[in-house]
Amino acid sequence: MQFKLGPLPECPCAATVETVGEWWSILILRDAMQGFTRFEQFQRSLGIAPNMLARRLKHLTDSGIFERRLYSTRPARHEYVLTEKGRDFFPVIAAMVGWGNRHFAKDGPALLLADRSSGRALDPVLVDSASLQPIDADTAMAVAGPQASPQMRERLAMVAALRPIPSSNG
Amino acid sequence: MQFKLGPLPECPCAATVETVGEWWSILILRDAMQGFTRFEQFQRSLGIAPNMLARRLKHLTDSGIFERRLYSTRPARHEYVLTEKGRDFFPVIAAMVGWGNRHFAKDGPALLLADRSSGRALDPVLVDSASLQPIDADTAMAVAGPQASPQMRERLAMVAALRPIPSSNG
DNA sequence: CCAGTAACTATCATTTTGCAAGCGACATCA
DNA sequence: TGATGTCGCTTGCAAAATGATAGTTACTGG
Repeated sequence: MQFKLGPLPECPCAATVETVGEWWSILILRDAMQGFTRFEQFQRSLGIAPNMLARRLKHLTDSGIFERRLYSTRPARHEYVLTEKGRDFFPVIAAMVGWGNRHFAKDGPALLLADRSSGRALDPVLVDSASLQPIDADTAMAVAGPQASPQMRERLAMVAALRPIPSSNG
Repeated sequence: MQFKLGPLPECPCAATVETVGEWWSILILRDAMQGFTRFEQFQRSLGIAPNMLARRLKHLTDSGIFERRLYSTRPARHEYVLTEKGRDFFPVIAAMVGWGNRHFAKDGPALLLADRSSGRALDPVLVDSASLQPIDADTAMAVAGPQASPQMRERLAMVAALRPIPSSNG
């Protein structure tokens, strides 16, 4: 599956995967969220080969997740600063941290999230912004949005038939 | 970066990426969350080559995300059912759907999440379970957990120096 | 017997990854 | 005036992963 930067898929999840769905991209973003901005910082932190890092940073920059900013003119040097779009990816990283801690950290986590000003540990959960009720696989479903294509609507009708709504006689 | 199913990295985010961080795995999980269970369903839905699908399903099954369950003995047939660990991955998918909709669906989303019983649209946000305050890149930080290794602690101390806490004279 | 379905496996070309080395532009030191 | 170091890459190439196509096994139903 190549990364074409062409028309993105209709499904928002597939569009996200197409943009950041490579092994290293997530880890680069994880480090960027912590304040890393420079080529050499990412390289040392991740142990990634420089050509791979250059490719990933270019892809993420072309995707509008990083802004390539000149920080020194005399030796021309650039740093990679997260855009608003890039910073907004944080919930995905945090959800991954939460899942990783719940399922892999049997003896307690090695890393967790905390509030930057109070230092209090944070327990990330995904909720609906209006009701503040947790969103999970059993209570949520995918439905067609206003811009859904006929194929998307057909597909969603098909998957709705797979899992009838509970407490209804279907 | 190969997927070894050996000792997972200490960082929960890296452990998550190592487990599900391949292009197709996320999309397979997306479909599984919607009720897909069979090889042929995934294959038709994704347009994935059968050998690739077999490899991914094997990896996800070995990782404890799917359970391979016999649903017919006479022609021996198996289906892939999400485990508790697999279903718990839903917030990551939902966070990706939210990010994709916010940044790629300019004319309105093609797909969104809704409550299965009420049908009301859901707006996924990541919050702290105790305070119910949103978690974002500016207000959250990574800190060492009880099981952090000395290297992890050193690294986190280093990144903390990169981004001094706001409203403090550093 | 023939067609069809489900879940694969085998083969092999293409694509991606990643190691090692080198490069260009400058800064710093002797 | 070199000599060395830093930073941000690029190039070349081998190894690994991906993915298209075809084939297999084991049945069911007519």
